[in-house]
Amino acid sequence: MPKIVDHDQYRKELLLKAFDLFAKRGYGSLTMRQLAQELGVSTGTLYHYFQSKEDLFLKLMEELAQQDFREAELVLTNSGNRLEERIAAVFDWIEQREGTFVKQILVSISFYQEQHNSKELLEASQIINDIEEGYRQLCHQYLGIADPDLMNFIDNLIEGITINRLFCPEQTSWRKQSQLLGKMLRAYIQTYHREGSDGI
Amino acid sequence: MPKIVDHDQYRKELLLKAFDLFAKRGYGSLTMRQLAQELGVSTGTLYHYFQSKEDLFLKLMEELAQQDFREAELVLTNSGNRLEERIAAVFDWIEQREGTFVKQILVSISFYQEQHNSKELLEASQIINDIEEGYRQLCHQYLGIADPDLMNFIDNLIEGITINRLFCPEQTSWRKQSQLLGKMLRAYIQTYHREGSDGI
Amino acid sequence: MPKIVDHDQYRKELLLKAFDLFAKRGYGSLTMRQLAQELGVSTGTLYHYFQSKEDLFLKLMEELAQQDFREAELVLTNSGNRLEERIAAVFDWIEQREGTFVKQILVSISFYQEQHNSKELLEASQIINDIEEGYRQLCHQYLGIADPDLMNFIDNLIEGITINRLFCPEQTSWRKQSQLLGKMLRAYIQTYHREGSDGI
Amino acid sequence: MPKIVDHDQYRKELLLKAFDLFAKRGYGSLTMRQLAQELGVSTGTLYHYFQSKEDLFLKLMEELAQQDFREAELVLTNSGNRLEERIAAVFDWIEQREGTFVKQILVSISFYQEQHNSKELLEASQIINDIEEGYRQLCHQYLGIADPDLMNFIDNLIEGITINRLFCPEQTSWRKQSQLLGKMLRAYIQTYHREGSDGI
DNA sequence: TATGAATGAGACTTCATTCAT
DNA sequence: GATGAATGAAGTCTCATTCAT
Repeated sequence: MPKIVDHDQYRKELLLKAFDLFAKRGYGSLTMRQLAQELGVSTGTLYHYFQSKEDLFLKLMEELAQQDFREAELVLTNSGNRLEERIAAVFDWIEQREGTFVKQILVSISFYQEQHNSKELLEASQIINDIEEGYRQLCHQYLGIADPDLMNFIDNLIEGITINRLFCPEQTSWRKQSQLLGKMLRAYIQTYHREGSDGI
Repeated sequence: MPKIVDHDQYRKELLLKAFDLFAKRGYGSLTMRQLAQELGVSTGTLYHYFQSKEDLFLKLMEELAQQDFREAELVLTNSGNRLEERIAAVFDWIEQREGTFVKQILVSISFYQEQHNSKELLEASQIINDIEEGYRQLCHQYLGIADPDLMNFIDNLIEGITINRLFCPEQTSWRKQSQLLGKMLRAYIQTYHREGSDGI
Repeated sequence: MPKIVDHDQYRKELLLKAFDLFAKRGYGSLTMRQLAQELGVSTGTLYHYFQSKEDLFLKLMEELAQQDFREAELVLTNSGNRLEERIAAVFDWIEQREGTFVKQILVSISFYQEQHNSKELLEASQIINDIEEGYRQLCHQYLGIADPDLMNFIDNLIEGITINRLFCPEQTSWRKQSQLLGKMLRAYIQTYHREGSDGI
Repeated sequence: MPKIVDHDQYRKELLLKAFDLFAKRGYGSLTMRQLAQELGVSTGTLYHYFQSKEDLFLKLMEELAQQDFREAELVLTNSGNRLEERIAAVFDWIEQREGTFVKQILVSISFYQEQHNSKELLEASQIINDIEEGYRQLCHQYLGIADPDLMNFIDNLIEGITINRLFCPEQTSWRKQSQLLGKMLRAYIQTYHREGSDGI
């Protein structure tokens, strides 16, 4: 193998270890020195693999987005049964990844707010969109919901649950909200899309 | 006698002007020097009215929460009619205040991520809870929904819409989501709470 | 009485109250605001009576020096008996005023070190000399010692005891050192100034 | 590999150069920027080697105390003869180091007065005690004086001479005071400790 | 006179980044 | 490649002093 493979591999390893640290302290509060120390390398090494703190962060977000895509595909292979069950499956999966999901959003926002440079802001926005898109894709394909407003409705609900669980974790439960969504969807479909099965 | 100033009044004025700046730059990126400059005072004056940057920020959040409460009460006086109409009213109101609402959340998160000290974190969490609680109270009383899970469902949806409108404003519309929620709620109630009218 | 008397009287009162505060915190650490607050006046008032912090401090030192002179004269009226007794009397008196004496020296040094301006430094030096001179006068006249080197010897000892009691109060005792000095002086006089009585 | 630097060695060099500056301006008046500038490094470098201004200062005092100890031992190797000669030797040595000695005391006092925090005060006190102890040890062993009060007497005298030479250098002379002390000690010993030679 | 709000220079300290080794 | 010492701009906060009331 050429050397470049090891280089990229090592870079990914550094990024993955860096995620928890960013999530714990936020973009602005985590210093490059701390990062280097906790990663067991020198700051010089960090700057050998990444152009800047910002570059490192953006590459981290990209990596996470790709991971999300890959995982989403795996989940999609489990074909679903009834709508409620599929919803429960999606919610379960998100609940399991709740920590990561929340961290991604938090750290994205903290980064987003740190930027003044419009070019960077755009790039950051793009990355966050990619992440969202990953989940959207997952839900869309897996839940088999075609109506974009309905899809958006579910996205919003998931995003809101995630945020609220961050601030008041005892008030919101994935399971209950999932059950409620299931019942509401069924009622909604039966009322407004009587034509059959789950197609919407 | 000293220069005549209503200390508390002036403090509130400073806070309100500071809100937009915090929202635009985030907690960590807005420096006290910038803040002073944009507010047209000296840094010394800022520190005359607030013990620290953190104190200033926390007092700002408190002030906003109080404003929210006051406004919420005003809105509640408009008695509602059908459930969909009441939902639409609430969503309309939030949509109008969307800018403020989003900013509050963003800036809270950016502050939240800046803190390591657990005592401060607790205080910050408390403030954010207060804000959320204000909205919750509003929805609860105005929509007349008693079921806590259902109430929570709506909260989550609103929160999620808010966040998503921040990142991809063209994908989500308050009006459409509001209509969808109305229809789903009606279908849900008719299916599971047949006993009558809108009571849930 | 003309108004100026009250003015000066009030100034002296402020100064005397200020002494303890300066002694406790040092010249550099005591802020004008703290000083004003503890004195129960506004900073504006402080600046009405004194041109600057430095001026206030220098006026305080002058006032203390004058007090020292006055007290020294009072003590001198008690005529002494044997040399050891007169030494003990002087040491006793200084011991009683130890707190004040130490504070004067400390605060003078802390002020002295704060100054870069040579004019101020000179003035400060002058003031401290005045204080020292007060004690010197006292010892000279009261102990009846004419030999300048011997007088200087005693001055040095007193100054040294004062400083050492500041840093390690348990190692040095005024009484023991006074007794030792008495015995040494007697032995010294008997050996080198045999001519008679206590005259030296 | 990084720039090759003997961390501890370089730290000592910085400290030693810093001493004169602290002595000249006092603890409070010497700013880290000035210090850095005069030392020919950046403020960042200062903070690379020391945790804070206070840490830098305390480490400086420790370093000086250690130097004192080392030098004291060297002086002790010169065996003494008659008491007056040994006293003269000690005073000569101190006179030569007068500048340093005075600066140490001055700068310690200026630091001492800057502190309100009792923990720091304790630490500072400890360091100053160490310095004093160094000199005490020196005198004790070299002069061969066992009586603690007498030893303390000499300590006080030396400290007093040092301080007085700071404020009125023309009034006090190390030589004269040393001679006087020698004569007084001899007279005292002959009068009260007749048993023989110099043993006290 | 007396007040205390206002000022702004400057203090200590941090941190992304560079570069000699 | 890797290191970590070095940089210096910029952050938060303080404080002697002024001045409108």
